[in-house]
Amino acid sequence: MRYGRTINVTMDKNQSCIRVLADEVQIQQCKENLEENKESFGKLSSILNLAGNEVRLKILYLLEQEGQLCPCDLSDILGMSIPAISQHIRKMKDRNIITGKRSGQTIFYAINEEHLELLKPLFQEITVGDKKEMI
Amino acid sequence: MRYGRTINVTMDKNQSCIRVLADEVQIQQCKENLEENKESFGKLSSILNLAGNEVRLKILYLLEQEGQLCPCDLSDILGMSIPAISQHIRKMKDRNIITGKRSGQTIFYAINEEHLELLKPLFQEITVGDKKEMI
DNA sequence: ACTGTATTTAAGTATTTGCTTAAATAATGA
DNA sequence: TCATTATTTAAGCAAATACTTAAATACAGT
Repeated sequence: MRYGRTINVTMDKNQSCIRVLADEVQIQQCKENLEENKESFGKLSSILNLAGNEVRLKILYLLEQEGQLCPCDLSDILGMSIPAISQHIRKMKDRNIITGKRSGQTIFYAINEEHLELLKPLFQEITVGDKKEMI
Repeated sequence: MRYGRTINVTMDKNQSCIRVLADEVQIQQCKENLEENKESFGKLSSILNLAGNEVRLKILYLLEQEGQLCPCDLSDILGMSIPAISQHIRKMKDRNIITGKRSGQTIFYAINEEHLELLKPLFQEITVGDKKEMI
């Protein structure tokens, strides 16, 4: 099914509104803008989707604060089962947000440099609260 | 079921690792840090969760760029059904990310000021790509 | 009051998510 | 080699998500 204003309205029953006030040029420009940045939207939304889960947000925050942590530590800190943590880690590893370094039996995970720039401002939203209490 | 290192290991079969190397102090501090910022994590993750959907990210991006848009416009631009758009809008309205102003039959939605600060840096991730093409 | 337009809401559904438990891998040390 | 520890993977399942279609609501103009 198609959506959006069409020249040939009779061709398909257009579900969209037919507001006269609609700015066709504006709408066309928006479409083009989205199309141009198609890839960016995919990438960004997938990262935000990962960070948009409270457990994963906490994991990312902790990794940023502590530098690196193992699934075992995270399980302790978050009070969750190791498999649950491991599956969250896998998602972030798969989308290249974090990387693990093995040290014996333990695997230490850390945030990939390239994503810190995007994530740091988000963490500040959290840490800002700390400062308020410290004053 | 409980997780995490315990003093009385015999009391419950502790699923957590029992690594000697674990830094108990570090872990305790992390726990406290999370507890202190409990509310922030909830709020932030719920916003990121909304932005972590490609359709909603695009809606937010468009609202920021254009100032305000109606469901009808968004339906056109994104090529999606009006109810689909409306339901995304509802979620964001419910969590106070956007607000609607009625003008006749049309309702124009815009991002709430208080959230722009958090969202703008994210949008830059997208717009940065534009500049590259303009040079 | 009636018609048409813009939007929302409701109900139904296929897919995804995030946990659980149990089993599989991988590395260490006796 | 065998037992222990750390982590991952697999299978199962309840809940959440994101769409669909159809119906309801709200407003405007005649």
